Amino acid sequence: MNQGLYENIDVNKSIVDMDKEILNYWKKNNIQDIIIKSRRGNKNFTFLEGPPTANGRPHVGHLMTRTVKDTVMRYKYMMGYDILRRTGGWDCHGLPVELEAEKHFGFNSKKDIENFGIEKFNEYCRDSVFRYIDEWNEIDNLIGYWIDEENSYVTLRNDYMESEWHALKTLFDGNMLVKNYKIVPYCPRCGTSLSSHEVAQGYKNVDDPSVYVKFSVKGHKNRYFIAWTTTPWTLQSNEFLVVNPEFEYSLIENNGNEYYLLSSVVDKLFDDYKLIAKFTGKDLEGIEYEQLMPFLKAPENTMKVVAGSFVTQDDGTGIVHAAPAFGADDFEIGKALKVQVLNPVGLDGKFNDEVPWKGKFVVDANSEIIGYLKENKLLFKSQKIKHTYPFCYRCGTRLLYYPLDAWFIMVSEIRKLLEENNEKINWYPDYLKNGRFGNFLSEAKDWALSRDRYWGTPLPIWKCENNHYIAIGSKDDLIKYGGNVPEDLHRPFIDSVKLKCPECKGEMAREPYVIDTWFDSGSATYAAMHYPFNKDFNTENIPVDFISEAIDQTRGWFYTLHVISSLLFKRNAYKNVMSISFILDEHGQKMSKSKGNFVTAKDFINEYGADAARLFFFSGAPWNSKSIDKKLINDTTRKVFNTLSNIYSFFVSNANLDNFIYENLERSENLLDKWLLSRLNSTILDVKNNMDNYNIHIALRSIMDLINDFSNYYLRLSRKRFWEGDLNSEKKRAYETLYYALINIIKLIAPLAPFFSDYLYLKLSGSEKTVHMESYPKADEYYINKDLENQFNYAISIMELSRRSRQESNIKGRQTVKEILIYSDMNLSSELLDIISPELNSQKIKFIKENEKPVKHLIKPVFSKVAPVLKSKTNDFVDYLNKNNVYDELLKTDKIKFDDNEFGRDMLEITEMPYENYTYSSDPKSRIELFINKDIDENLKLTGYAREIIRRIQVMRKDLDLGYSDKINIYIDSGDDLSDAIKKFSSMIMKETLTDKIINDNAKDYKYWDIDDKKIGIKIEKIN
RNA sequence: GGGGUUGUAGCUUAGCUUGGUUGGAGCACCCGGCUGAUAACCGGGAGGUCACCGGUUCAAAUCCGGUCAGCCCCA
Repeated sequence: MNQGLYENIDVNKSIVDMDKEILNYWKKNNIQDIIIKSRRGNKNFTFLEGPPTANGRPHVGHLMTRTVKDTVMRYKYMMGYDILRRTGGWDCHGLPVELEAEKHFGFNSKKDIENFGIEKFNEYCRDSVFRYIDEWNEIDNLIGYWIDEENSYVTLRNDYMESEWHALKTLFDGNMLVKNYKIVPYCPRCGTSLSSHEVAQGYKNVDDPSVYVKFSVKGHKNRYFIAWTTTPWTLQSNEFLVVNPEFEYSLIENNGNEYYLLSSVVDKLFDDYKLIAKFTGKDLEGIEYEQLMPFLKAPENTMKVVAGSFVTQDDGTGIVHAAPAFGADDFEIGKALKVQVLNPVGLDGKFNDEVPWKGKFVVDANSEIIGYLKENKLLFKSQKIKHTYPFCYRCGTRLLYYPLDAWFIMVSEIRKLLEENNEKINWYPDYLKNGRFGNFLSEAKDWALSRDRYWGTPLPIWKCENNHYIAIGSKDDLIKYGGNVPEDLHRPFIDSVKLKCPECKGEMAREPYVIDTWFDSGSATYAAMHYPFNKDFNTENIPVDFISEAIDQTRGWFYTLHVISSLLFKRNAYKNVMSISFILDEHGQKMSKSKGNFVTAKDFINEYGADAARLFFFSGAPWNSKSIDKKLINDTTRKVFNTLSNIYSFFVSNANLDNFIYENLERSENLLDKWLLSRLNSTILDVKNNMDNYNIHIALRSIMDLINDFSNYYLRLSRKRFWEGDLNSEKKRAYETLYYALINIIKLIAPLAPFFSDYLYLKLSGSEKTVHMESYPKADEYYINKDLENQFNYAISIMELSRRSRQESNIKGRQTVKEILIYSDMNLSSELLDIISPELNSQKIKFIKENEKPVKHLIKPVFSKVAPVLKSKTNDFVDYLNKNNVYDELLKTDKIKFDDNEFGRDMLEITEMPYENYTYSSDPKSRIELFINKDIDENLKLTGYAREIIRRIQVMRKDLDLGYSDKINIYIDSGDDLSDAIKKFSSMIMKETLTDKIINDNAKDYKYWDIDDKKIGIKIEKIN
């Protein structure tokens, strides 16, 4: 507890400086360690860091995800949890890393790498992975990200890979990891397949041939199917034509030939034709045709029409040429019909000698192939088309969809389990669950795991000459099967490990692949803990409680974690997941290095400060993208930090004068105190609820609302309580309430603004620890009084109406008025009225009934309703209403009688006209009407002047930098009106301004002021 | 091409689940006021086809269908 006075703060201190001061304090005092130790053994909250690759620099987006994670963890700490697995993690393998290395060495092909040596190549990769790790760590440090960097998991470590091996062996043994011959996107230059997200990076717009080809129907001379393709080089491998069974096709006749094609495109291809018949796609199924080109021997059961729902109406003729060697859909058809694949193209992307265009790169053979078709009258039409096509995103080579041997994880077989497990996950935002993520699960594809590359976790599968396969699940397994354990499990060392086949005793060599790096990161749930070799960890700790990353991880890391956990443990990997959107530049543009609008994390923090950055990230839902908005950042900062600083500063300067030191919160009977405590506790309830549900941005908003009420209403209305009299119990209660509310707000906002909150906390509490050691505030329902909060809202409305009225009539707030009349459904307690009456500044405040309003009521008939009844007497009625006071009658009986008729309110239009000497304003929401009597008599006028004079003197005191308790003498030079005011209210003036004597003298250096166009000279003098 | 999401004032946004008086804030702008915690604050003004079209309904920013645009994911 504080021994002496509270320490003042410099309210103008920059938030960046404050950050630094606190950061040093934390470091110096090992605050992080102390907190972690203090929570050890408590109930658990498990976290998992998504591993970035540290070979790029951290940017604002990384800053944001880390902020979210840190805020959640700080909150959980304050809720008393022991947070498990709060370590960092680094993703180390993969093609992007190899790319950097190739670029560095100037390599162009796998051959270059192999000539150079895999060992040296991988060594470079290993080093380059951590190129920017210092900057990452620095950023984490700067934003106060309390993560355990020392124990970070690293996917390139033997332990980590060994766990993956164990998992892969489990899958292999369960027939879930299988070798398959499949169509994969393949770069003929790099000699490897690419993952789908790699492919997505390389789409380009290109001009390609667009050819319509005639397939001759068997047994019908001059009858053809017209098929369309943009890849003529695949035509010699055609084995099927595919139609959509749902669509309508036509058979037409033109120039003596007959053609089948989609009905809806007939008019596009033919000007003049005769319709012969119409069919559904289903009708066409099974029709056989002649092989288009005779170079490759047609396998059995091919050259016929089959059905496929993937055929669309958008391009072509609704008849798709299928070459199982070069298309995923095509391949599936071939596989379903168990036919042999026709593939005359080598791994280098060039034709072999089975076809006339041997040795040519496939795309370069297009024109030759089109020429052949023309010659043989198989071409219907040929043109060019612009479309997008994938290229290798690193070397620019056109990708081929190519059939290759690859190892697949049979994800499609557990789709149902994936969906069931997804049901158990809380998604933030929730629409991802059944949207982007759920949709992806429902059509989960088999995972092409193997990569024909160098820098990655080696696929732990060995094969002997007799095609027996085994999977290795640990280092021990290597020995068990007659091998040795290399010091480094990476290639090339692992490649030289030969095993002995348990079946035929032959020598086994490793399948030469590494695995997709996404399997690495997706294994973090267990591999980071070296499961199952580490006996201290078991799968009971899966799922983890919380993960959060950027939105692009929805089908990346979130997906691979989910798939792997479902495969291995049959359960979900995480319970709560928050997807975070992107930070855009100030113009709402996506940041990118090439555009030059890329903002690094470091620059951002240095400019705004960590806490300001943090609040900015929560200025809207984290899952909506937001633009960097300098004004918004500064505004939020000011609103929160400046206001709290000022509240603190107010407290300190007064408490120190009164020698007040907080001990505990005694029960206060003061209405303002009760209100603030009610507001505080309601807010705590609300904030906690939102924090528990990961609605951090909503929690922030309600804290900001509270801060606003605290400063603008509680403090403003309470000020007099702190300034008057000795430290009596009433004043003590005020201090206690102020202190209590302030320190609780600081705790509430601590997870969101850890630096600033600790800065104030340390000064306010005198503690030598940190706010982050504290328990998060718990609402005390005893203090919550919704009725009182409503009353205050009502009172606030009255204050606002009064201000509005004064403004409209040009009556200053400092001018006391004679009377304020308030008409409303609610009643203000006299206690509350006392509290706001200084703001209203009126001699008399009265709540009135409807018939007491200072208004004339003008009553007119609603002509559309009254005229049909009264007809020619309508105007007499108008006269009657004008000349008689019928309003009282209406109030009493709710109707007006006239000439044997009765008219209710619905037939009358009532307008209220305030009397000339009253202002009028109303608030439709609270349904309050407020009237101010504008008559200002001489006495009131003089009071007003007196107050104006007091205000000028106060300003002068401040300009002279006088202390709160310094006494002064005043010299005045003024005209009659103001002199009268000074005479009449001298005691008030003297009391308010701590004046001993008012001297009417000819002093020099007067400062002259204008009050209501009247001049007054004032000089003040400090008494020593 | 498919899926998802967003679209509210010049800017940042709340409200949409569960339809209901006149769509609520903040910033910036203009006018006025207050100020011994205040580089702060308060009041007022101006600023909205709630992206567009259609439907359901007594009533639509809100529900339904479609269109457009941005963004994301996938092909």
